[in-house]
Amino acid sequence: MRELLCGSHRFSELRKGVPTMSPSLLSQRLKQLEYAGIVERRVAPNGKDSEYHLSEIGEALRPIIIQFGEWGETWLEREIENVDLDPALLMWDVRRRVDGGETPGDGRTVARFRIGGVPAQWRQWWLVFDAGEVDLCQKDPGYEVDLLIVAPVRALTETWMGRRDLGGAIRSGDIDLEGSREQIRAFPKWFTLGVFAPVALARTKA
Amino acid sequence: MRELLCGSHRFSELRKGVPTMSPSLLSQRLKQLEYAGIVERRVAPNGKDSEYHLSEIGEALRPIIIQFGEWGETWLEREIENVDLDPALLMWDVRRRVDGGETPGDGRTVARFRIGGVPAQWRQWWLVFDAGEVDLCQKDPGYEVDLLIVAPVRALTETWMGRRDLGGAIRSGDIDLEGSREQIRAFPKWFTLGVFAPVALARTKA
DNA sequence: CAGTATCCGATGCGATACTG
DNA sequence: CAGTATCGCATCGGATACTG
Repeated sequence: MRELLCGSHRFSELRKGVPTMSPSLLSQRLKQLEYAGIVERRVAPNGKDSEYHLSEIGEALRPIIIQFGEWGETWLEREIENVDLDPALLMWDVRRRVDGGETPGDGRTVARFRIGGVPAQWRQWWLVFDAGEVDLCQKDPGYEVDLLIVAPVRALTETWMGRRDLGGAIRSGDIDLEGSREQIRAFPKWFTLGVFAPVALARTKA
Repeated sequence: MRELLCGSHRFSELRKGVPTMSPSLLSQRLKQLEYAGIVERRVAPNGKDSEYHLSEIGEALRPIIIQFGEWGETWLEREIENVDLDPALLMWDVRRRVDGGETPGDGRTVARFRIGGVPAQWRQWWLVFDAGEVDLCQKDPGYEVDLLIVAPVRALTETWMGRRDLGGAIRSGDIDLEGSREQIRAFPKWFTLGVFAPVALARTKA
């Protein structure tokens, strides 16, 4: 449900958002939610696959689920464990929430992430902003890179979740930015943080 | 949590509210909630047992849980199955929510319920209002009865839950009242319905 | 890619009995 | 009454393989 609320609608998208869930279980859950009237299955634009959307009933749960998340972020001060640090999950959320309208110039912008402290296969990521679209790749798409972001998983995750301040992380060098002054200046604009980051930041300030 | 929110604090009270839960599981859950900081264990007035209360963190969940209940009552139009009809559970909730301030006169008021369609042992209940206290018994407490309520479990449950109108149920004879005019008139005052009855009633009217 | 089918170990939890 | 201890089944769900 969280994935549906956040704007994922295809089976594969939902899987990426909950990578530890087996496809059978996901399929089963979608059927249960559909049976309960919370999820609607629609025919995808390609005419053969399915898209999953929240029904009116499901949408009515949105404010409740959000409040529940805010409750957790406000009151439950759980440390982020090492096992929770998952660069793929993080980048998938980044891709989804990033604000493509805030990149400099009109054309394409390419941001390359180098994430420290993770196996080689999860180290590199490219975020390609083009014509309002945002694409996430693990292979070099071949375009010229406008901004390089180098950071350890923990720093990047904690920042994304609002457990620490973005400006502070950059100033301390935990998050290193390489690119034109304009691109560096734009980064905090398009790097919108996670959904509950405002709540977490408000708490640390208080 | 629902039970704690509704004002049950003793182990035995919690059990009555969730009768199918084994005592071991309840005990385990209370410990988990205590560990999570949601429940606080206090020493009971008798100095030896425990009382369970929601902490500030747990209280912060109250509006969310209530909204969730309202969501269910508003959107999920589940029929009440026969297996859901549980007179003990119903009367336990009645006892908890009943408004002792609305009984006629200053002294004791005794209401006797005869519930139809249930095994003999669950058929009779006495509700004793005295000095602001409300007591629920399954054995005749011996006092003179001021009001007799006769109704099938289903009618009483559906009315309590707001699935049908109390006035209508009385007028149709599904709920039969016997007692002085004053006592009969007072019944709908103190027989406050279940927590989500207002939501259910609002829906049927719309 | 969009799922379905099968396997099987983990755990959740009800039933029951027991203790102070 | 206020819990604890033990048992055993059911289901939950991850891993893996398979299909169109």
